[in-house]
Amino acid sequence: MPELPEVEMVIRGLRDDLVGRTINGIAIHWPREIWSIGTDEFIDRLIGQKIEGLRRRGKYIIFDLSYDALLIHLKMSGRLYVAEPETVVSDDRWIRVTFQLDDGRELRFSDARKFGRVYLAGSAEEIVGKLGPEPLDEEFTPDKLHELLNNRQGTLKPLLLNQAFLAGVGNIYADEALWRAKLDPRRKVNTLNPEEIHNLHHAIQESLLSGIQHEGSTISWYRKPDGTPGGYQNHFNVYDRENEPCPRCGTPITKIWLGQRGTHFCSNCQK
DNA sequence: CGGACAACCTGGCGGC
DNA sequence: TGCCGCCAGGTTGTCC
Repeated sequence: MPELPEVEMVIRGLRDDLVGRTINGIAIHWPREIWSIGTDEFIDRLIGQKIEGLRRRGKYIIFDLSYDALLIHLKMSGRLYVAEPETVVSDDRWIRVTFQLDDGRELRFSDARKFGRVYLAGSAEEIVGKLGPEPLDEEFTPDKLHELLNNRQGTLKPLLLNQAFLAGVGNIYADEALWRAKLDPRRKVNTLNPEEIHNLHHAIQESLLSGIQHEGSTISWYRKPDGTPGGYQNHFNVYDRENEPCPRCGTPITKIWLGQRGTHFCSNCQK
């Protein structure tokens, strides 16, 4: 579910409620979502720490705490929201971890498919250290993308999904970026010329920024912390639009399997 | 290094 | 209405 734009919307929606709060208690309802340390140590270390900051790295949510870093990966179906303890919402059906806050409210982590991961580490780098660059950072320039591609072989779209190559792009935004760049997802990366790389760089940034502008894509699971859906699914050019007309040329969108992921593109204008 | 595939899970939807 | 199979915004480990 959540890619960079969706995770970005989650942290924006939670920041005011969480920064400055202290974690007073934790309830773990599905222990297998706690990674990196055991559940007993997780609870012991976490209680009493203050949330100093909230940020995103790739698709990870990072809570900077008094002494440690708490990280959450939403994977396919994770949701985070703050609620009064007595309040019941439909997502509560899939709560895996509850964090009690010092203002009496609680942060709930709901995750129907149980793929989500919660980490506690001395430093966030222990968990996110191997991620590739942030595609919306100033340091991610067309030249930087060129340099990254120089040392690579392989197929274009699977490489965009590789988080060690570039952090935050997932299946939706990879398909959308390749459509904007007019590039065939099956292209071998060592056949891209400088102009195509430049277009790709621009297309990745535009797709992600457009996703954020429309508050993320809601197909099934993703919701903002306030419970409302995003709107970018109404602006897809190719993703989830098999057989519908390409917005650029009218050719029906093709769906294929590439790297075990459904892949949508226009066979006429993506070369 | 890259590609293929299974595993981790549950829910929703289309088809019969 | 049921039941069945398929599909899903992600990662990771294993094998070739």
